[in-house]
Amino acid sequence: MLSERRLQVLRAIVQDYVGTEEPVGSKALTERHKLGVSPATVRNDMAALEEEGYIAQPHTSAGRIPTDKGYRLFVDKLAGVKPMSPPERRAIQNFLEGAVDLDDVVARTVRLLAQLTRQVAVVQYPSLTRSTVRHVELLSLAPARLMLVLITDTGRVEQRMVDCPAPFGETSLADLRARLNSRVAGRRFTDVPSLVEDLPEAFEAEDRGTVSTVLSTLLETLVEENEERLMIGGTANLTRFGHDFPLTIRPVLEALEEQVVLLKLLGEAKDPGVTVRIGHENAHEGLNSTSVVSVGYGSGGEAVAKLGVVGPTRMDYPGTMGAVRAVARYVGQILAES
Amino acid sequence: MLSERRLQVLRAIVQDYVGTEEPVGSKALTERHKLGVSPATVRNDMAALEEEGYIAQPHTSAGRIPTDKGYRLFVDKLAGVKPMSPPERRAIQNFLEGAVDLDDVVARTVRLLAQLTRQVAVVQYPSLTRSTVRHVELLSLAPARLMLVLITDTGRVEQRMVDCPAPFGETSLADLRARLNSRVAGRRFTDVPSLVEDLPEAFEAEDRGTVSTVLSTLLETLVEENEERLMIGGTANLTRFGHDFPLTIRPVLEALEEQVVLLKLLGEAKDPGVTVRIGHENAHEGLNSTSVVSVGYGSGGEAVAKLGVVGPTRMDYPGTMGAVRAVARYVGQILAES
DNA sequence: CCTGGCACTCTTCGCACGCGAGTGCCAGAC
DNA sequence: GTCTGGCACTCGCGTGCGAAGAGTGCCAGG
Repeated sequence: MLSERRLQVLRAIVQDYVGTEEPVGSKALTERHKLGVSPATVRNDMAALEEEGYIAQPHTSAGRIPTDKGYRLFVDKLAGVKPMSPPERRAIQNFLEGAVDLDDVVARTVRLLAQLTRQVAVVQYPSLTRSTVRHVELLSLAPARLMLVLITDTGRVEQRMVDCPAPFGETSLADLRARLNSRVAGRRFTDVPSLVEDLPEAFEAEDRGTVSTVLSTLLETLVEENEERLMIGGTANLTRFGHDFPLTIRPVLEALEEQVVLLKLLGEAKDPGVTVRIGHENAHEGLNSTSVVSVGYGSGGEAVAKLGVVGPTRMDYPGTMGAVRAVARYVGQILAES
Repeated sequence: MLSERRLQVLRAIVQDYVGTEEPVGSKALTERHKLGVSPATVRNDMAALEEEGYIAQPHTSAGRIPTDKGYRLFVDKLAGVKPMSPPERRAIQNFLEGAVDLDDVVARTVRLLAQLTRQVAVVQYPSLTRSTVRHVELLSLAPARLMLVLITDTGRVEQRMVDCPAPFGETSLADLRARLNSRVAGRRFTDVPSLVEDLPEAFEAEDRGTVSTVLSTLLETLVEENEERLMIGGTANLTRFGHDFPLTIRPVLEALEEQVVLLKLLGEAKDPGVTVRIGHENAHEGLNSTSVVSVGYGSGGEAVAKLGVVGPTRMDYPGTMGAVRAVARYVGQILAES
């Protein structure tokens, strides 16, 4: 077990390294932090910390830098979440309130996060599966061709073409539309399947095929989680990554383009609060030198999607976590209002 | 006026520089290209070309590199568009044909362009203004609240909330829906305003306010060009930019995030064929060291949107132009089919 | 008008050197 | 026991110099 002072030393190392981006030595540490002990003592502590794997030296005879394990300890035990200042909160709220539709909310959120954290921001569109149905619309485009439009409580709209096995009259269409909406409007997506399964029985034999087709298309749309979209911003902040630039940045850019990877990344974070994944804790190889700070957000009490930032492991964790948490909170509010 | 041989020399310089990424000298030129003259002669020609501003030397005694003006001459006079090979064409077609909806078409196009050109790809979503209306749908969400859904021939869907000045009955709603569609379905966006202006007159006085509101929302949606979206991909290719990395790449990343800038950039290219904007020809400062190759594409004969790539001025123009042109052509086909 | 030769300019690279930051360890003080 | 000050050692990094190489400009001759 590490003594209290050694933890202080680790904290000081993390803070200094994050600030200066340079390996930090024992002397500099005692000068910048009031540890009340001499450099020699700190050296001993550092040796112990290195032994335990919390810090490392990039080259022999250089200062120490924190390892992933060191950052982990820092995040878990040594640092809290730094709350946003009231003016910042107000700025966030004002900026988000100007949004006119869902796309705009997401776009603004991305910009905001990128600006606040000076890192790459990732915002997932509110997920379909956990939200509720506001309305289902059916349009007849051709005698045997329908368009199914699904509108969610978060303002998202999904549309699908439906090719009917047989022509479908306007009357039947209106009937189906009415029955469908009376059953599913306001219900959660997960409840929909059981609510509509007996619907074909209410129709004439000739229309049942079409009704079934429409229903299965609707259910497909509901479960189609891979359709989840996300928006990315602040990639220019990648240039602040470090000196050994091209090698570091390339895999990150590649990973960011793989939306699947990002979605998985966000999805893995199960914690209800702010989740931090540091360096090699990220499954994707290209992100091994980055940390991901993410959190769920939602219009009600429940989270319907995630947002977060991707940055170098050498980042200001308390500040970043505070910003991510605050933005998530306000986005949730905005979504609930609209 | 430049003699024929001097143009050949310029062409050789551009080709070599694009290939090697290094300033090219007179000796290397005569070795790699069969110019039939000695290095000394080439040196004289180079001096003349430099005098005219087509090439420059980065340092006093180093080889020459083309200037923006040099590339311009190369593109205009010295190089054609390199057509894609049949296998490449087939690959493009196959890849695009797998798309399931508009989003997917655009996403695939971006990936494809980025891969083919190894540069950053930008694809604009088919513009609303030039396409036609497939269907307009009105949904009643609350007594005095409607949702307007507009479906275009390119498969795009736009929705807007409408707050009515007075409650609007189901019967009136159905009436409005029917009248609206019979007038505008299949018509071009630009024709819609004149087609609906007298519509309120057909309704009872109490409903006219709502009808007008719906119509103006519809018209707003139609003209809202700034809502034009685009998709970007292949940013990882920015790492191939050059050695003087961080300085070059940062403004480019920033410019790419400003969708407005990109839209303006694409919009400026009026040429019906492939347009090339080289270095400082780009209005945006951050893109002064890049070239933009763009072209319009569309489902019918007419272009409804643009696509293109952004890369270093030192790029393979004939190949890039060929790829951009081919992709645009096939995307147009796919859109026409669906 | 083209060519070969020649002198000149600069950049780049390798190498040796010294400086400074940082470390590890040890003996002594509290 | 724990902390401290001192000391010798290791390296990375910046600097300066010299040689090499590439490329140029110019000139005289074919």
